[in-house]
Amino acid sequence: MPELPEVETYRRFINEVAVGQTITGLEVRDAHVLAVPEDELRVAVVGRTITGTGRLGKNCFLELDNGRLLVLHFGMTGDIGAFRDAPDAPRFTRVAWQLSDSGLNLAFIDPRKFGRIRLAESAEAYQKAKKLGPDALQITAAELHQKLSRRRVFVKPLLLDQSLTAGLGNWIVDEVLFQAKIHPERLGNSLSLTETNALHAAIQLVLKTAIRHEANYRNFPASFLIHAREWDDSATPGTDAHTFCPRHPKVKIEKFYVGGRATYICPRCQPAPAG
DNA sequence: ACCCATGTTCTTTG
DNA sequence: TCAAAGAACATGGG
Repeated sequence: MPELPEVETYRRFINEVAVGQTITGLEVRDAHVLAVPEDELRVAVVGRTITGTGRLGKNCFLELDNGRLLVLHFGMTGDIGAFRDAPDAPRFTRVAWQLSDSGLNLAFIDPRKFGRIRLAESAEAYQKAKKLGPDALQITAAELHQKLSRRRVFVKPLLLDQSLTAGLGNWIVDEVLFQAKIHPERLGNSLSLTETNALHAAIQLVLKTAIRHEANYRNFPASFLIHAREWDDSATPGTDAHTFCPRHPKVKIEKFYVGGRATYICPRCQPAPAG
């Protein structure tokens, strides 16, 4: 789940549940998700008050009252939750922070354990250290065109590259390319200014729509390609209506791999590059 | 039992 | 230096 819209949704949840409260305890159930030694993390956060939240791409920041940041990255299967008593902790809770006022614990949930918890001195320092580009909601059309036009690489892996712009993941890139009517194997430097502008508009549309629906895919507009992905079973059972293009009811969505990632397109909307 | 998976990072190969 | 492909990570779910 955790691409930019999910992480933004998690951030808002943390903002509701935890901001203004002091961290009174740290419970590490599985140190695998820690990118800093447990002792160091404990010293850094216990007794600190959470003063705010932030986000850059797929990274969520908890701002502490000493100016430092607790940074959460959710990997492929990470989630955030809250619980009152230990027996009620969500399944796959790996780390939990005890909050002072509400009696709640904030849970870092991650079945597959690709997520990571880190500390940073500032968002800027973290962005530099991790070589992250501008957030996908912040990048301008001109910036996007300039970055894409210098690369002779398929546009899909370029958009997935967090150093170009941060926050886009596999399904969002497919959705963006579908909305912009661009084939994922077009080369970055082959895109016209018009196409790059369409790409930029599609990024804004897809991200804002997803955030508005709190990343609940089933509620996305019928015009979205996401309903064609196999794991979306929102189509009527017993039919395969969801395997057709939203714009072309008779054209089947195609699945293939680009850069090793499952990729879905409408062959009518997104013509393959010549040659 | 086998295959697939929303992310990141490293290695290998050209 | 660049680009592409593959693997590794750890695990659940279909």
